[in-house]
Amino acid sequence: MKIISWNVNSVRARITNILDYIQTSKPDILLLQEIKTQDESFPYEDFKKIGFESHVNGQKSYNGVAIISKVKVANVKKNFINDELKQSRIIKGEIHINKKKINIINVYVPNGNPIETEKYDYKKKWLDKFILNIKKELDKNSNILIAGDFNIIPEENDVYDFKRYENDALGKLEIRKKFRELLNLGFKDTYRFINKNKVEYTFWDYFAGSWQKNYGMRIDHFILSNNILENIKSININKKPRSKTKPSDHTPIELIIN
DNA sequence: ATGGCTGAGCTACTCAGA
Repeated sequence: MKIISWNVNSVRARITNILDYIQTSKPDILLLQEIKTQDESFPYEDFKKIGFESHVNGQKSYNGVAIISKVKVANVKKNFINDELKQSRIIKGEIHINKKKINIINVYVPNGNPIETEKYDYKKKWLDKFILNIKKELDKNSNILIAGDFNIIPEENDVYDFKRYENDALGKLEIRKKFRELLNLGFKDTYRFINKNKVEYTFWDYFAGSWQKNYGMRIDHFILSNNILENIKSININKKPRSKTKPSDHTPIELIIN
């Protein structure tokens, strides 16, 4: 089974790129973030035509997440945490891989910049609630796959110039510690688990030629609970979509799990 | 080294992103 996570930066502005990408990359499940549209204007039909059902937690203009799937997704929930700002940042569902029931949690973690504002506090509180609820979730089902845009640079080699991000909401130690706290519940950052020292990114700014200069960062992640690690076949950051015309600023990360 | 891109909503310009 191929599961892909991609922050598309607007599903409607990107629909052609997304459909082209599905044709070549052939996911079974596509987890989207920043769809930037409410449920009623989501392009359900475009995905239905090519055999995918869509589960959407949308929001006007900002945020929004969706699960696009060829396989049946059960028990879809949009209220995994109580979001104080009522932003649409999580969608959860259940799938089966072999005989394991796996909870899939698709997240778009708040950015948190600038750090001296309430936006940073919102990110910290959001992560605290998320970690607490994941802890509770583990008591019910220990097969958990969390994927999405975490807006967290896990380690210094996950960004082109760490010095520029050590006081940023994506790179601050306080935030990276929360990421470690999540992993310490019994998860692995799958990309780093498979690739011990490889330097690759999932995001490049639109401006200042960041893509051309490879000024990027690795902030999109697959976080898998320890007892499904044995099911991993491969994980790959696919840079192609970032090189296309009208690209998202993020590129997809692709997991094959059996 | 910040916001020089980009998108949404709306129709001039702000907000948000990371």
